Amino acid sequence: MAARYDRIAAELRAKISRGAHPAGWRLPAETELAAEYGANLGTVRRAMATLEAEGIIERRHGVGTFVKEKRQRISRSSERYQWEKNRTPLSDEDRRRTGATEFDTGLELQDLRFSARYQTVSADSDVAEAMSVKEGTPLLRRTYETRRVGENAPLGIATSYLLLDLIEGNSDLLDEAKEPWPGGTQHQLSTVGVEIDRIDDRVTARPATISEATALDVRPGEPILALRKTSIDTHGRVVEVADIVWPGDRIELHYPTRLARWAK
Amino acid sequence: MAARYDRIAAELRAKISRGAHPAGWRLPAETELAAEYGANLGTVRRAMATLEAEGIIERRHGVGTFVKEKRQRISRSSERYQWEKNRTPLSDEDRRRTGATEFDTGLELQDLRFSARYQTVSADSDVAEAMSVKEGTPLLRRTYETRRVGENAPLGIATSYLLLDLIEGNSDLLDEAKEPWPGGTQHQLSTVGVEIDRIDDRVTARPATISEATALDVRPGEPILALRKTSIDTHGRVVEVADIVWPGDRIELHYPTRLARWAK
DNA sequence: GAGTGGTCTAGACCACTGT
DNA sequence: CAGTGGTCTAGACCACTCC
Repeated sequence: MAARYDRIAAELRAKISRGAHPAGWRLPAETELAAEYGANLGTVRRAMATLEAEGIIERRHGVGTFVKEKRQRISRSSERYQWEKNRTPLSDEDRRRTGATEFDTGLELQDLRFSARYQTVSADSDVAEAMSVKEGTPLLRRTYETRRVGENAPLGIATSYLLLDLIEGNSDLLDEAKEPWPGGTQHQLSTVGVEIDRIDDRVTARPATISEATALDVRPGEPILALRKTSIDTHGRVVEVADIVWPGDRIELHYPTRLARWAK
Repeated sequence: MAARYDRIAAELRAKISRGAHPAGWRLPAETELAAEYGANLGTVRRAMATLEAEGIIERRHGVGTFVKEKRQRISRSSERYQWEKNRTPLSDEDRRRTGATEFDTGLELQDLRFSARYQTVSADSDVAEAMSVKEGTPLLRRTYETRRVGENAPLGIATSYLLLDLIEGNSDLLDEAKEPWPGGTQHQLSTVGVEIDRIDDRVTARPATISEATALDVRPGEPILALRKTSIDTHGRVVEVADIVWPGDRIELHYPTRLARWAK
């Protein structure tokens, strides 16, 4: 026997998915729904909480409850890596014209704002293992936030780690005021003679932690798409590890794979 | 001012992440926690619901509440695509020995059980668009569930669509009793002369729908990792579209990218 | 100020699990 | 059967938004 709040949720879910209520439509007040279903307010509120967790409705304090508009997903393609590499030999001016995020479909450079923060830290066990260095090794930690113009919450947050002793040959690389750096990390590393050979992406989904929920302006527990990006140079060294997180409903990661042809 | 349930949740979260309580440790009963914090039972329960959504604790009806053990993630690499292609010319016996999921790290063939269900359907608008065919085009829909031996809930569920008029040259391809097919879909398609040239993966994260929650044995709203896989043959035709879903905490998708070397 | 969703309490009873 | 989490009610009051 399904719980009462499940039946209320199911009924509303069915109405919405059947298209009876378009996106943006305002639902009756919770007290009205309670009267309508002959249920207690708390029971109705629990049903609403379920639908909200499913991403079907949006509750706005003091305003009302609405059928949620589908947010447009940004697409991010792994082809950006080769594209970025191809641009490292270009002039500063050429590199300045477009960024990697603009390369991915959907957005233009002027629609986006970046912010960067640099800190020197020592490697914790997780990053140390990913970079094959000893725990405590000095690193440069760089935190990037990407925002759409007019939006308060960032689209995504990237945390990148570089080996400090690899990059100290170029003091510009330690200066966050030089961001956004035309040509991105691959160009930054090329200034100290590093050529990236391979980039390893590992993608997971998990509930937002409290701090992610705060930073990305989503509810705790809401699905997060997390990418651990590991860059390996032509000498087989791990030269960058980056963790990137997005609210699950804002991103699509695109990975094309070309296969070798059959021998004739 | 943080809500009371937020403070209770924060306190417990801190204790757990500080390592004061190991994985598997049983928390005090909710009534005890209520007394301890001087709060109402409902308030404590709300705090627990938050921690449960974050994946930190697990509540078992009639038993108690426990610090959640981290589930081991299965890794699935895009290298499986080329690996599978390389095996299409091999003998039936050779192909039978290992499957693509065994290729990915972590599991052995004997630890896994597959089940398949075939149905002929007509293309809905979403799949029709993905395959560049008209809505209503006849398709073979194949649903696969992968289970670890001894586990009830599937690891993941795959729904694959093939163009019926492409495969009807080989009636074995319409027979679900032939599953698991040694060599997988790429070999199946090779029997009707199709060579895959390119596979496009699109990865998203989203809350589990009600039906996914039931099928995968997770809570509604829990993070799901979803993959839309599109296979394109050497003539540029979309020959397979597959949707694969996993509980977010069970899978890691691995995508290596090799970059072209700089010209000397 | 009216109306909305958000928090919290107090208490009853149900449903599941292990002994 | 004891002890746990799950459901539901009734009602008070708060916090936010908009007019």
